[in-house]
Amino acid sequence: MSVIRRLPRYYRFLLELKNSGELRVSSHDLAAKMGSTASQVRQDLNCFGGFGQQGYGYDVPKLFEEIRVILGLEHDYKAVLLGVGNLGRAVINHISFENHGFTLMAAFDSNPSLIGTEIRGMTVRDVAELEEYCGVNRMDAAFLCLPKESVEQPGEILYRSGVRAFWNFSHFDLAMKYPDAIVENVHLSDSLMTLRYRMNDSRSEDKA
Amino acid sequence: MSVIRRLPRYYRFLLELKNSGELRVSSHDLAAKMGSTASQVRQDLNCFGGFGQQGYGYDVPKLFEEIRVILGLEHDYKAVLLGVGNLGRAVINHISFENHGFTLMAAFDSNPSLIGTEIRGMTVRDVAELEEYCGVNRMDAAFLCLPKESVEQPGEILYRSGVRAFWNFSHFDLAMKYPDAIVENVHLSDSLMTLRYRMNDSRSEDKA
DNA sequence: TAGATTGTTAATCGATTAACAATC
DNA sequence: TAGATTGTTAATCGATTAACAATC
Repeated sequence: MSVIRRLPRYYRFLLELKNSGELRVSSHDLAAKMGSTASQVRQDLNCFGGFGQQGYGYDVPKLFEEIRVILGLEHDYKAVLLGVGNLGRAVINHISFENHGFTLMAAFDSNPSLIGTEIRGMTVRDVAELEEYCGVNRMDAAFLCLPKESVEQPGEILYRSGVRAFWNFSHFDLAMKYPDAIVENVHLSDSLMTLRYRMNDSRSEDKA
Repeated sequence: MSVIRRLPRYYRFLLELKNSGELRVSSHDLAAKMGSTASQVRQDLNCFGGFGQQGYGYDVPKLFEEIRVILGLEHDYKAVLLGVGNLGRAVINHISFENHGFTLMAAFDSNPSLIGTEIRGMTVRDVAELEEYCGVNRMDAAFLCLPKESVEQPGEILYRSGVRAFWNFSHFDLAMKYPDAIVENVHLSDSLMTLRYRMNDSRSEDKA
């Protein structure tokens, strides 16, 4: 697992420490929270620079700020969300986009009973307007909360309008279709199946 | 990345191939779908046994069945879901539990306006009944679609009732609290932040 | 100074890729 | 048999851990 998968967790823990007023933290303490080793923490942080101080540890607010910069959170990207079903609504309501470097500009759906409804201060738009919207408002990223079958066409529109970053909850293989795009997949059912597989060992005990 | 993270994807692609009537597939073909290499596919499949045939490839229905068994999908585990907000509803409505080795027995929430409502044939129960329910019906797994603050108490109840497998959507650190439990975390915001980080390189072009 | 803890190098471990003999 | 493709070993690569000198 590469460093960048761990950065968001460092960021979260540092934010917690900062909010609870901690001023310093050692690689050992951070490792305990992360469930990793002090050695790895130091190795990870040194990928980006020497943020610590020998004999002291790391300055919490400083390290927090450094990671903020590494993650690029001081600059916001504009994003649209497609699919305002339960999953889309969960994303809209529970994710703090401001704290993750995005501004959610608009949400789209094709369901007439959803179009025009309000959600977190946004009016749900008709996906038929997507092309026009993305032509006028240059978007940086798209969050795809659609079923597999419904991704291809709006994906094409988004790509043609210049969007090159996708947060994809479907099993549609965007990365294959658009090799130059940045695709972050969230495959919930794969995750569930991994859980299921990991339960197999313990099962033998039940049966024995 | 370990083999077991890739197994669910092999399974999915094999199911597709099977449904489209394909009878054979080569490591090369599978690799193309997976976005990996023929070498890795053969290495992966050989972890579990020699399922292929030299000069021919892999028999699709046979390999599918083998992976089904490896994943343990012929045996169902009983699960409860906690938190019937948007995220919980998305999970209930969009995940095919039968196809992932689980039977979803009950859903719980603490919100009075949700308790008693119907969802996919289930009546949402009061989380206050959780302890009694898990005492009577031995559960194998729990799907936690709750915010961080709301996980600790029901988590304790579930653990005491014998549940040792958790699909956890919150940032509450179950793995740390229950070292003997199997915890599969889905951290949506970490995933989004990884996307954000990966967009940084391309940003420099915009600015240049 | 003495103690603590980083930065960094070297050693280890595991996963991926390459190569090719085995064999259908 | 000839062609294809696996199974499997060896080589490479990258990530993790261990160790310790540097230094606050």
